[in-house]
Amino acid sequence: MTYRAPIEALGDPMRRAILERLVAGPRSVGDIASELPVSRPAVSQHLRVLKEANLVTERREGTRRLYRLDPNGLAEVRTYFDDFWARALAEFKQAAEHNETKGEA
Amino acid sequence: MTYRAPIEALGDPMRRAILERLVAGPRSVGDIASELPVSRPAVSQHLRVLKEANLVTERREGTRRLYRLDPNGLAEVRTYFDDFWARALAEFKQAAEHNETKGEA
DNA sequence: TAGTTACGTAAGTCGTGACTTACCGTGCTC
DNA sequence: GAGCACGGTAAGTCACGACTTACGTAACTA
Repeated sequence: MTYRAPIEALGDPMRRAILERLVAGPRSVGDIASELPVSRPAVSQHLRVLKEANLVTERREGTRRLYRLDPNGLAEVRTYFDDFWARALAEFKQAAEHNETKGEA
Repeated sequence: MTYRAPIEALGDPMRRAILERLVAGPRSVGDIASELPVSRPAVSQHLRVLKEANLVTERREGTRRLYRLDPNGLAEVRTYFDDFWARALAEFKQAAEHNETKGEA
């Protein structure tokens, strides 16, 4: 299973809609598809992408497959963004102080 | 300027590369483009998208335009993701407790 | 075993978006 | 004012990805 960056998987609105429906607990493919304006195969393909990004895991149960959120992908996004946020914040503060010194606000 | 969801703007690798180069402070378009494997107009177009997502702001300085990170878009992504993370975490805990009760691990 | 349910996958279509080059406007500089 | 840097925009190309339908497969059920 080829890796895929979680943050890129999150770029698609339909995939975010799918993830939203998994946040309350595991769901089957057809169950999810019934709430979305796309076909079941489309949902299935999205779930594969989400799986490649470690954003969901799959568990077979009889003839159904239950998908649920995977903390790994979520943590990866959180780490990336927290780091980015921290660095950006540092720059903002520095810029603000610099402007104060120059009396620009 | 039509709005655009920040998290969708973050989906593109080149745009993330651009943001990475803005994290240390304001930069001009040509300056950014010189470090990236794409043309200057391409960078310009990406910056427009980022601006529509409130991820960057623009300040004119002579003939140049200095772009810098915009806290608004960043905060929006952070809010969205923090909320999502919190809900997911709650579900994980609940599932873990449920499994303990059932002795499944 | 035959039928049904639930999914995944293959194959093909179609729109979109990430590029390119060419061009135009704007603001310094000599 | 002429020339030059800087960058936004237009127009066109091209690949990719988000869909669809059709089909194949695995697992319950009667």
